[in-house]
Amino acid sequence: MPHTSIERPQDAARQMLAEHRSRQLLDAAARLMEREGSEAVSMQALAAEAGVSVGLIYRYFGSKDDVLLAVIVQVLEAFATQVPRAIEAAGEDPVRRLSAAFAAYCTVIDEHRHAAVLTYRESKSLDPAGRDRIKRLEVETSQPLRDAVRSGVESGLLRTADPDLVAYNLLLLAHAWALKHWYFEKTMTLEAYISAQLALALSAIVAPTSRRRYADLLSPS
Amino acid sequence: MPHTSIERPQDAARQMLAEHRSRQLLDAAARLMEREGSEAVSMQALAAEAGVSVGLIYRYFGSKDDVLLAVIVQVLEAFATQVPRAIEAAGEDPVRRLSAAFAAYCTVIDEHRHAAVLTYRESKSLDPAGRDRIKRLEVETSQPLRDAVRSGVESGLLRTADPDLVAYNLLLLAHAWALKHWYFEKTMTLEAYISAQLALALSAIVAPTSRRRYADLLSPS
DNA sequence: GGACAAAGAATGAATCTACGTTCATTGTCA
DNA sequence: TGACAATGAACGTAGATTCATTCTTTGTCC
Repeated sequence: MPHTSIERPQDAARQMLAEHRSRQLLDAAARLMEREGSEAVSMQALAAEAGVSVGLIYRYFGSKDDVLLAVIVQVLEAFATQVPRAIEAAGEDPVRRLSAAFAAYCTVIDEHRHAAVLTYRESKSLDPAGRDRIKRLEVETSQPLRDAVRSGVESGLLRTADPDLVAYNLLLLAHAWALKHWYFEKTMTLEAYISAQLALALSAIVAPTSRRRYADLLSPS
Repeated sequence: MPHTSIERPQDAARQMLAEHRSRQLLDAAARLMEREGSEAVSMQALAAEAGVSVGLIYRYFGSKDDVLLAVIVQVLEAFATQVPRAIEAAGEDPVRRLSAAFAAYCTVIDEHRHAAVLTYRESKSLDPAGRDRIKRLEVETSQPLRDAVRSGVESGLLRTADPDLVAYNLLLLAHAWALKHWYFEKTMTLEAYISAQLALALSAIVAPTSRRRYADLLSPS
């Protein structure tokens, strides 16, 4: 049926433009938040930062909510791609995989520090539907962490009463790097934060018999 | 010098009224946040909820910032009184004291769930001075937790490379009960949350030789 | 190839709305 | 009657949204 699915080249071009604009605007939002804080993102400021007119934003986003939602979703998508990749690269050992996953979480957070905080603003902006979407995505993107803990437990290397709680705590600690950056930055770099938190978390759950094997993770230099 | 400190009964009455109004308004703010979320607190809504006029608020608070600041300070003051009391009541054992402190933190958070979240809104509302004050207070009120961990370490019952990090993490986990209530409430009560988190945190730091002694804390029923 | 439409992209001043704040007025004791 | 408490309509402003207009690209016909 060639008629029902005509591939018009204009459409492709249009979609390309739409994607370009979208990226352009989200990048501008990120820069703005980085420089002036996340509450400084007004539509006029965003337009100025992106070098476009206010009206144009509304061609590509339905509302300010939509823009903020997209910023948050972008972060969550970064989790969805970066974390599995890091796990993959960490080899077979479940504990190493878990460690890599946590490190990846923290790194993504660090790269989107201000955007990450957006999630915690129970703003009027985000309508219930959008908020639910974010919550769902957040739970979904924490799945790798959960899986890693579970498989560590199954293999007998880890030992814990509540794997899901362990996983969620790690997620929280990654977020905390953004939320409490003013506190942690006084005494730690990102790398130090990652290894300190990891050492602490692992020492709660590494099985006694495997402690020697992970000595490097359990007592960071 | 009777002249420099005349005790006029009117002044006492006035101060009493001021305190009453202040409490009335902060209570209304709490109710409003509870019912409609913390972003629904406009001056007009607050006035309506408290059953007073908008103008009156400005007789007792300089600005909206002041009101929000007062709400937050109220929570921090609840920490400052409740936590030491709980520690006191827990006896001599450093680990029991630490546990009691954490439980108290969580309980206070639970009682002021929506107000607690306010701290995380890097709102334009709170000016830098107010924000600094909050940060300072927050660090101050976490001192008992730090002290408890430290004395646990000193007595040899606990073992950790970074007591301050342990203490701050516990504070974070208490906050998390408010921040991520939508997640935790699906599977836990406050009591379950407290003992699960405590079990996890303690199993990372209780010295091997003391594990049996705290078996009840380490594996909650 | 050049003139001429549409269609779509982009603009930005004007509009609309939601508050925070003020203050002229009214109420209430002592 | 004066001092203080309280009111709430009116004001000011920031910022989200709209839309009439202009610019640009694409397609069409001679």
